[in-house]
Amino acid sequence: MDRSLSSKLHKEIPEELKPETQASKRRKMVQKHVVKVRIGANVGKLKNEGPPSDLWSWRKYGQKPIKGSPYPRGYYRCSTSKGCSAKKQVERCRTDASMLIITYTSSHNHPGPDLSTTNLIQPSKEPQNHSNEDLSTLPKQEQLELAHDEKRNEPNMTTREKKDPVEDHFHYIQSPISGSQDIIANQGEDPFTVQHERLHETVLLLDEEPLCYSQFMNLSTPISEENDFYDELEELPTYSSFTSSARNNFPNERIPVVPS
DNA sequence: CGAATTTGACCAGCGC
DNA sequence: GCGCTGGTCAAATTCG
Repeated sequence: MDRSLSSKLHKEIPEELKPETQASKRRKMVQKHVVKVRIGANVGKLKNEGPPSDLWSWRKYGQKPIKGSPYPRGYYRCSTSKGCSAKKQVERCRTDASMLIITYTSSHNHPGPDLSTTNLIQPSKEPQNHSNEDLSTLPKQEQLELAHDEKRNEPNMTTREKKDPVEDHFHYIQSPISGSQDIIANQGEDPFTVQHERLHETVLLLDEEPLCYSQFMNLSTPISEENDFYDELEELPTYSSFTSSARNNFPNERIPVVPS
């Protein structure tokens, strides 16, 4: 039909997405936060348990095969709030099928679910758990795919993971740190790593239940939490720039404390 | 029945 | 200037 027309119109009338966002959204300077998630049998687990670990709800709005990667990339948009422009891309690491690369774009322009009452959040410290969120966020289908793929890609691992509840959990790796850097360096050719100066990679290594990982993405809001989070992870070089830009982007969000 | 997901097409940026 | 790739939209389909 007039898909092109409406499409065009849509793109020309960036109601929620200001022209700026739209324009830059294309392929330019978009605040990105790359998170690498190590997935395991967890996926299945999640499905079975289906805990509302995810603070935001994401709606998939697209999927595309990525050049150079055998796995397609899924495009998700925050459906918690209508006007929220928060988005995320989920794809699997081509070098490590057990690695999920989640790229967060934009940020939530809404407080989102009450983090403090979600009970998912720990009092303050314990930044470790920010993982399943992603998987849980992933539409069941995605989770299924992941789980299936996992088995397909690493049949021996499947059995292992099933036997190893410990390894069962995701592994988030904070990038800026040596270890994570290694991982990222591994894919030096990765577009993520060479995205732009505004790109922030965050790889977390978690071995626990998922939790407020979304908070982290919600840097616009729970800055303090995020701060704690990072604090625990040590001082991250990229983090500084990350926060600064984050602050820059959401100066009027509720940022109770600004780490100096 | 409604909401979410899937899939194909279109558009725009970027590299050659 | 052309072609390629990534990103988004919208209709159709599926699931709860």
